[in-house]
Amino acid sequence: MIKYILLGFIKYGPMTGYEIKQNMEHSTAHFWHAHHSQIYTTLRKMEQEGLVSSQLQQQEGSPDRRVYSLLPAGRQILNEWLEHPQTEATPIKEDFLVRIFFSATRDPQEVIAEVRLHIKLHQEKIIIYQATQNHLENDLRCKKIVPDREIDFWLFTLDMGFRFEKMYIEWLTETLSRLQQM
Amino acid sequence: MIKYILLGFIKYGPMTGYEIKQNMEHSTAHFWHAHHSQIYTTLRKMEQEGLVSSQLQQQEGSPDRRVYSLLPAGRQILNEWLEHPQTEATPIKEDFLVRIFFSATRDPQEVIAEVRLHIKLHQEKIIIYQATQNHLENDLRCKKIVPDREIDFWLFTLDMGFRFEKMYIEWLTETLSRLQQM
DNA sequence: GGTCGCATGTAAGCTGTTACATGATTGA
DNA sequence: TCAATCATGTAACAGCTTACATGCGACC
Repeated sequence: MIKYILLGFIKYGPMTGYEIKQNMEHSTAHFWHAHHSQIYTTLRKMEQEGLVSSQLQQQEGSPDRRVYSLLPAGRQILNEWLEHPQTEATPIKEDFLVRIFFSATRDPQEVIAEVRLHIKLHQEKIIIYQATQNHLENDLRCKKIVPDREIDFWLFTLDMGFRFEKMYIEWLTETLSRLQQM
Repeated sequence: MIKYILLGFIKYGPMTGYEIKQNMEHSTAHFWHAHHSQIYTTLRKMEQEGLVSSQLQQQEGSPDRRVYSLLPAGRQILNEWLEHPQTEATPIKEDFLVRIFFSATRDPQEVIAEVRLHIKLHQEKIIIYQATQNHLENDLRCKKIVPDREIDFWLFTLDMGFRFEKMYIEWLTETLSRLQQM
């Protein structure tokens, strides 16, 4: 999956691993994240596979930049991936639910405190997503850096981010009141 | 994480890897899944670490069963893990959103078809969760196999499963209509 | 003087997936 | 006869995290 994300970004134009990481933090963070170590190693592997090419750019004062460009083979496997629809729902892995699942024998007050903490954590996510939305709608769209249609699709995914956090907070709030009644 | 899930199940009573896998499919599947290969290898590793012990049970006709029991060290690290609250929201990795994010240049009809397919996939999830709910409320709770309080907590996580799928379908439906208007 | 941003990388280890492998019994 | 269920395992790989490592310039 990380491979297609990297190809997807480089398709917008030649890019360094560092820039991809920055872009991900301001666009895909609500549904996908990666450490810089994984991005750099995967880009190198993709270069060996002939999907992308790179060239070093020297800079005064700053460290050198390795700029990656999309090669035909890379464009092709990205397009092939997009053309074949995903036929199964993505399985969920939600650590917090594992904890709740096994929390029947815990101190009820500690469980309640943890649920309260997570309400706060998910409220903070919404604040972050609002900043992302502003950035997409005001900075990127107005400056015409990225085509409008791209931003529309990015906003679709952000919409899901908001809905997810809203749903999560509702569930936490309901669970909190049930725990208090027990 | 898989380690704590295995310990959590074995805490209910001695269990084989096969049984843990079955239990997971009827209880944690909506927020965590694991392949049998990972379960078996992790159980073996945990035995070497002194967290669980196992004994082979011979059976006529059927293959031998390796039954795992919780050791004090295993109970302790499970309790320690539960006592330390999770202080960050679980990051999401949602393949389908990656596809939507990079779908601006795809054939709109193919994107629409894929969104429709996912509405169906998530509706099917709800049907499965309803069967799980019946199993918990009617079979398990009435037969008094598992303490009522445990089932309450399991139902909390299942409630999240329903809410997630409902939210997902609402988002897909909204996205579908926006795509059709474009 | 300290931290932040720029910019890249390696290495070790853990987690997770896919495929291969066996073999008896039960029921359609 | 065919598939499913019971029951366990190994091996190869792919994916991901954490820590280590460098070094300049700008700003407070």
